[in-house]
Amino acid sequence: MDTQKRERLEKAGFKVGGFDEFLDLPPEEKEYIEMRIALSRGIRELRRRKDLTQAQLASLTGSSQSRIAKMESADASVSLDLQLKSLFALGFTREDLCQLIMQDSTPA
Amino acid sequence: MDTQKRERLEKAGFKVGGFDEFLDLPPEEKEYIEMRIALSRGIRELRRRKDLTQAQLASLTGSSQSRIAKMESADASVSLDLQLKSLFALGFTREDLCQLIMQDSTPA
DNA sequence: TGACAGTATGTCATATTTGACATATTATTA
DNA sequence: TAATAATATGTCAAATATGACATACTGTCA
Repeated sequence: MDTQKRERLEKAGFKVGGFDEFLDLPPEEKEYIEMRIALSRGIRELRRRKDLTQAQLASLTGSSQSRIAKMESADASVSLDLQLKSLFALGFTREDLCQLIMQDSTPA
Repeated sequence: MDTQKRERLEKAGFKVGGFDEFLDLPPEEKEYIEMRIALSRGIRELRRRKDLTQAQLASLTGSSQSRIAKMESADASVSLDLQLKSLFALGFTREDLCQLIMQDSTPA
C-alpha cells in the first residue's frame, strides 16, 4: 500500500486551499482523493445547514468531536467509510451522494 | 457502534439471494448497506467484463484473492474503502460510481 | 470418474482506524 | 480587552480491517 505518501501530499496541499495541485496523480488515486474531499465538504455543509456543532454531530453518530473535525478536513486518518456513515446519519441518500461527488470536479 | 448486529443479519440475508428483506432498517443503514451491495456487484461485473480472475485482480490491486471474494459478497469484514479503491483501480470514475449505486434501488 | 481452475470461507498476525482525551487555535460576544 | 464556544491538532489504547495462507467448495473438461 503506497497510498500514504500521496495522502500526505494531498493533505499538505489541501489544508491551504482547494485548488487542483495534483493533476499528475494516477487516475484511480485522483478519483479516490477527490471523492474524499467532496465528502468532507458535504459533511461540513450539511452539518452547518442543520445548525449542529461538531460535538453535537459526534454524539449523534457515536463519534467524537475530534474525529468530525478530521473528517471535515479530509484528514488521511479517517476512512471513507466513516465519512459515508456520517453523511447517511445526517439524512443523505445515495442520490444526494451522487450530486455531491459530481458537483466539484475540475471544471474540464 | 451497533451496526454489527445488523451487518450479520444483512449477510445472512444476502448470501442467498438479492431481494429486499430489510425494509425496516433505519434509513441511514439502508443507504449504507445498499451502497455496499451495489459496489459488490459492480466489482464482480467489471472484473468479469475485463476477464480477470479474483487472483488477478488481487495482484493488480495488491490485495488477496480471499479479500476479493469477500468483497464481492459484501462480507462485513471488508470496508467500503477497499471496495471503492478496487473499483477505481479497475478504471471506474465517480460518474460510473453514481450510475452503479443508483441503478439498483428497490423499484419504488 | 479425476484433475484442474476458479471461487468461497475460516483463521491469524500485522496494520490501520477508532473514540477518547488533552490541549491549542480560532471565532464570537460581553 | 476577557471570557467563552467552536474547531483544530496530537496522542494513545482498543477496535477493526488487512493480506496471507490453508482449505473447502464448485464448476468444467478430459
